[in-house]
Amino acid sequence: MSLKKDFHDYLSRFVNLKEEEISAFYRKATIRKLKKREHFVKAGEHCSNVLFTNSGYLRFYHLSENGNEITSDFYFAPSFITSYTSFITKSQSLVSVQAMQDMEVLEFSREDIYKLYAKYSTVQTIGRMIAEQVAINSERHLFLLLGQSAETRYKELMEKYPQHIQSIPLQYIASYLGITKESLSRIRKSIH
Amino acid sequence: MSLKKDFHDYLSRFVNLKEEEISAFYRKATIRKLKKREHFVKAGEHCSNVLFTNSGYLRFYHLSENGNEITSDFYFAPSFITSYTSFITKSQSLVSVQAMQDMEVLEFSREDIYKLYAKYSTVQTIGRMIAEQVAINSERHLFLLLGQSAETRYKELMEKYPQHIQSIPLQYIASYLGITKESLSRIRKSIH
DNA sequence: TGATTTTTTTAACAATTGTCAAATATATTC
DNA sequence: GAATATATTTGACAATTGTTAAAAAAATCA
Repeated sequence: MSLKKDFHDYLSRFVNLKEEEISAFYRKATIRKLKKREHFVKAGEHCSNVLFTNSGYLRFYHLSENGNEITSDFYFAPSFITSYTSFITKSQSLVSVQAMQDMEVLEFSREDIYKLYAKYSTVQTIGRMIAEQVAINSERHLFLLLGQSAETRYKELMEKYPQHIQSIPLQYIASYLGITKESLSRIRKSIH
Repeated sequence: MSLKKDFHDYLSRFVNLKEEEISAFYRKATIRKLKKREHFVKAGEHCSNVLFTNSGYLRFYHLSENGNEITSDFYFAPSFITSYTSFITKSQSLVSVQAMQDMEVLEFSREDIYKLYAKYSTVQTIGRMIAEQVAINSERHLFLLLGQSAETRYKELMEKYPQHIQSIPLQYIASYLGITKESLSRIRKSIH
């Protein structure tokens, strides 16, 4: 339940940190609350912060050609979250990042993160490992989309993340799978 | 033209390395030749190495539900290349990685890479930055796929990477865009 | 160069998925 | 709990994309 403890435990998944390193990291945090549907980043803005959350999940989305919201990703707690490309390349964010539930988060600035990288090589190891996870996650999503029918994509998602899928409204899952909510609704019907 | 010099130049894009660090890195390399169509990794194998190439490009692909080859990515020189998820998680590779042209490459083992990370923080910085690039690249591909028509996807790809697209056979671009080569052929016709 | 292989195009038809509009169902808020 | 907002389902129809098979074009190799 404690953000600080969960933050500590999460970091420990990656490397063994000395007490000093964890404290130095935690000291850079600003504690902040996000309400359900509140945005952490909006498309077009410049995202220069990283969040850590220990509860709930966030949704990444952008607008399609036709003006529909396309959900491109979900991040479930515990996790670090940022609009990755914007944060790294200091460019405008293509995606909006929205809290799907009320949550309390830690927020870190890019400046502080890079200072920590320079000072503590273990923190940079965490940074590298998180980048690797983001890459792996995107690769998985690409794989899901390329080369299989919508029905197969849905079934595969259900098999791999049954508990997560339950908590996400169908409309968001649909666009994550590259189809409309109407199509997904029909697929679900035809399966049962 | 020299692999060693190109390797050096490429690393220098990321951080300033001391002569000692570059040499230590380069000393771990095995020089190897890949013939056109030769595989660096085949799906199902365990990929425990990283390549560096200074010429040509490689293709990542897997088989679809229907047994078609689906190209999920291209890597153009100069670049580091590996079956990322397999390399990081020590799992079977889902993708095959194939040289599209004759090329000479440097090959590094995972063991050596991690030793370098531990010994030289600048090398780990390179590792982090490459992971970040892979993540950004996948995000860009996901964006291309989600929320726009096949025609728009093709046009966007053409606008952004005209020179690359020229050199890639259409059939591979098609599956990268999530469509068949026949569909892409029709789209090209309708545009001109 | 000529022969062979690979790649791209074309056409007819089938299957999948999207669009629009309305009806239900489910959640949320006061 | 009633009222409001949000989410899901349904149906009719349209548009897009896939499939198959064959022809044409381009690239590769001996």
